[in-house]
Amino acid sequence: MKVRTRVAPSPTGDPHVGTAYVALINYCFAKHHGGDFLLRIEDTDQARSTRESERAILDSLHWLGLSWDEGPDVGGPHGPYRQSERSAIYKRYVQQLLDQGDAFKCFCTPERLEEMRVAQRAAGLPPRYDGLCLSYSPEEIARREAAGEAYVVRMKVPDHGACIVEDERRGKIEFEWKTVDMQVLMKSDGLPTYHLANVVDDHLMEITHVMRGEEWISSAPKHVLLYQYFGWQMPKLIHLPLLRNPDKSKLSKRKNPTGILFYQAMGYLPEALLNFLGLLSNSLPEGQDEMMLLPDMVQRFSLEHIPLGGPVFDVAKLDWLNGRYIRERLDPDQFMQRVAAWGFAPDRLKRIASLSQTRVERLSDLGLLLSFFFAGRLPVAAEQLRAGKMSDLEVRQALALAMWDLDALRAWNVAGIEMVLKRVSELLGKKFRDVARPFYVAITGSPTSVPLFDAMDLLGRDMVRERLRTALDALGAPSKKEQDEWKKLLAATDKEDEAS
RNA sequence: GGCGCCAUCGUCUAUCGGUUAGGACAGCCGCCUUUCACGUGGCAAAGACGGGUUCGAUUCCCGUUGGCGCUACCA
Repeated sequence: MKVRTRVAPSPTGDPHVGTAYVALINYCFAKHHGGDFLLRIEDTDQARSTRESERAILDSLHWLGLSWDEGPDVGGPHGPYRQSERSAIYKRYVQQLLDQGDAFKCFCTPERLEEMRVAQRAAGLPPRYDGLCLSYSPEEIARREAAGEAYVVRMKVPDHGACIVEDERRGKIEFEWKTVDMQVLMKSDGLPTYHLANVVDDHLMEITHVMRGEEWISSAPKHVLLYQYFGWQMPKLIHLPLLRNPDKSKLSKRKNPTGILFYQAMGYLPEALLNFLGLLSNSLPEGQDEMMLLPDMVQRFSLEHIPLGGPVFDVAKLDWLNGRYIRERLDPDQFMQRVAAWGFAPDRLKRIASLSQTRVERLSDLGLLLSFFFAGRLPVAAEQLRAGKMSDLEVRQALALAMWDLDALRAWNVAGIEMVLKRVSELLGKKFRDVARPFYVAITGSPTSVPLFDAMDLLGRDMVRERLRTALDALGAPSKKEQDEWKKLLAATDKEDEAS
């Protein structure tokens, strides 16, 4: 049987290096065995999924040099490859489960479920649906449905016995059924949850090996059970370790840059980044050169060499590798072209130039004025950040508030950025002009520069987050207590927004 | 709290019962060099702990500890 793997990102934010890591492993495994690698978009979360995010994810993976045999952009015989376009399919299978008696409608309110879980936790029990709606008669269910009560569909899960999950890398993993929750398969909006969609799609798309992050191990029993209910052959499961921050916690943008776009903006070469991820995804035999292109990685790939412990994303090693690519794999012409493509693409240059035109008297003023567009993290002078009309506390608050709000921003553009910063100044009860100053310093390195919102837009969300973080750290990162207090400020106005 | 995964230098890792526990990044010290960088030579650095199994455990088993994940009508 032909090996078929997939990567199934959820388009709910900026492209993440973890997605690239999982994609690379799936790609290498499939290609090593002469198989197919597909890309599927898991956009069943209507509230958070966006087309912009999807576009950015595909672009980023392509930028890294990854390609797929089937996917939303290239099509294929098992489409559509976007789950939001497969609703009819899931409905059919949910109905099958309902008809077979393997799933049931649940009318419980979120409040009741919440109470139930609180009680279970207090009693030291595993959180698990208590089966109230399972006791309803068909008439009762029909009555509620007719009355227009919202419901979800849950899968039935046995009360006794255990489930053995077979992981190709870790061996057998045992779960007692009583610790497995009766997962929601279909939400009240009629869309499936990950659990159902993923099983149905993997089967229909003839996926042979599911290689996904280890955060899925605990829900694997549900998937095993669904395959049983449907009578389908289970694909092989391989759970991949999660990339870590230097402090060993799961890699998160709160602590570290996680965006592929950040590494792009920092001037890492795609082949170096991919090579680096390859080093973390498959340990190579002793003495082998660690510099390798995608075809080498495919050729050398083996399941047994996928690490189990979560590797720290060690930027220092990435730096070394990237340096090697720059000086060993590029001749002067190629280097020049890379530099041009990185920071001097015509439309980027055009925008940058237009921002500066009224602010220079000689062209030679440009270098210092615009250098921050061609830099990574800026060395921030704490005195500069403090020099305005705001107190230290206010500056720190402003930076922290902006970071949080900027992360929550749907689309990264001038209007959104302006909205966030204006809101921060209102929250603090300060003139925008005074609030703006530390941002100029943090983002452009100087209190006077080209228009801030455009600069931030051009720099990108990841780079902005890093510079704000650098600035905030220079003044003292907020304590846990301060964070909680400051977040209340945001929450309070969020409620007002909803009310109005 | 419950359930699960993981555990070799600071970091990424090799070792598939017997090794002076190897390599790479970072660090430190030299060499090269008009500075720096590159390159190059070297140094330092690890089997979490406690029990077993075995002639012999880093390696196999159990426990402890620690890290991590999941615990949603998110994925």
